[in-house]
Amino acid sequence: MTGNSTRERIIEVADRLIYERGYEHTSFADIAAGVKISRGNFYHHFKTKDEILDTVIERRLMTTRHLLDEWEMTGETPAARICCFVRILVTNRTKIMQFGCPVGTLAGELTRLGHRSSTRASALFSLFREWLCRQFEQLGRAEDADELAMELLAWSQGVATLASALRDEAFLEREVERMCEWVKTGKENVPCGKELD
Amino acid sequence: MTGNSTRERIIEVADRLIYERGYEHTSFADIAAGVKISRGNFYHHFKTKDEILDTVIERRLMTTRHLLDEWEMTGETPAARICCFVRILVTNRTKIMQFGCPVGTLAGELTRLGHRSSTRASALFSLFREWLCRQFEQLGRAEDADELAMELLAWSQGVATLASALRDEAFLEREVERMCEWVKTGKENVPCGKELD
DNA sequence: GTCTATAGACGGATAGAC
DNA sequence: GTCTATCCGTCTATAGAC
Repeated sequence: MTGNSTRERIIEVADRLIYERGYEHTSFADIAAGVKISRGNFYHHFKTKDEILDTVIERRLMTTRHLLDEWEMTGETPAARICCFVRILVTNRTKIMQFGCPVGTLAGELTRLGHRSSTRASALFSLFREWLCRQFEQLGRAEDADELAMELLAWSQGVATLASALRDEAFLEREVERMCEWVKTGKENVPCGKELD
Repeated sequence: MTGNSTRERIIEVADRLIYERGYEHTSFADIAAGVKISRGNFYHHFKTKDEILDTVIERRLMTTRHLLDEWEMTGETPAARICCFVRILVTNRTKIMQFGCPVGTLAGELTRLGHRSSTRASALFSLFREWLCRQFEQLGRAEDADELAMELLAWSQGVATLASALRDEAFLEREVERMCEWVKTGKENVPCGKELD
């Protein structure tokens, strides 16, 4: 089906452009040019810009679920699985250095604009949160698993933001190592260690 | 001088709107309407949109320097001064919950768009970084003061992003407490304590 | 008369929607 | 392909201070 594959290509290009430029800064013309179709043809598949946004978000939710399932299967221990999550910062570092974290930037933009779909975009965070929560539970931290999940989410978000803004890729790589250490051994680099109390 | 005060009012409104809506999504018409002047009058004070962006960034740099000087004087210990920084998350929580961190969102937007002024916007981060670095040095951590400064910056950025996206103000307040604890006592909530090794 | 602050119309470009 | 709205930026016109 040509129609279906055209629709798929539209979503793919829109997904990429929304990540790279932000939702408001991505125009129909940009997407149409990326897919190499006319704008008229475009409206045959999507009536409004918001409709594309919703489709892109649902697509991201789906691919994220698949990704989490994959990590669930490949990681042998809970700690190893959590490290799979942490390491996407390194895996996607080229784009993250340029455009930040795709989850954080979209959720941030839509929340700030008070957009109707902001909660759906934030559901991407919840997906990671719940998955991480389960991993921490299996790590023997059932009591504060959700707190730990939120801490790691925030940590990785901050690292992506700062590494991108200050163009410091070494910082990103160093922090990924620290996060993995934190998960595995619990060792922490604290400003004023207990031994100094 | 009426002219000067009009210019000042333009910068103030532009500063607020750029924070609340983002740079690209803030139009001259919006700013002019906020100041209650005509668009023609506007161009008498600022020739281009980038010119007003630069002015807003320089203004933020200046007010940030003053803020840091204030904390330098009011905080009695290095740890107390660092906590002044951490607590702006709570002080400005209403706006942060709606629009995120003003430093991170602007630097992120400009970096992503490859804007000419992105480095100037990121200089705001550097201002905090260098100030925090000095505080950690005074805390007796001269060796890794800059690393600690970056860690705390990233931490606070991540908390702002996540609290805003998930509309979780309790998380923001809880993390602020944890950050202050971290600075003061070095105690950490780790997923797998050393004692389990 | 000159300078400055203000206002408002105009144009080219581009946006989303049909 | 067309339509309308809005964007940025430039233009000219007016009002008052000196």
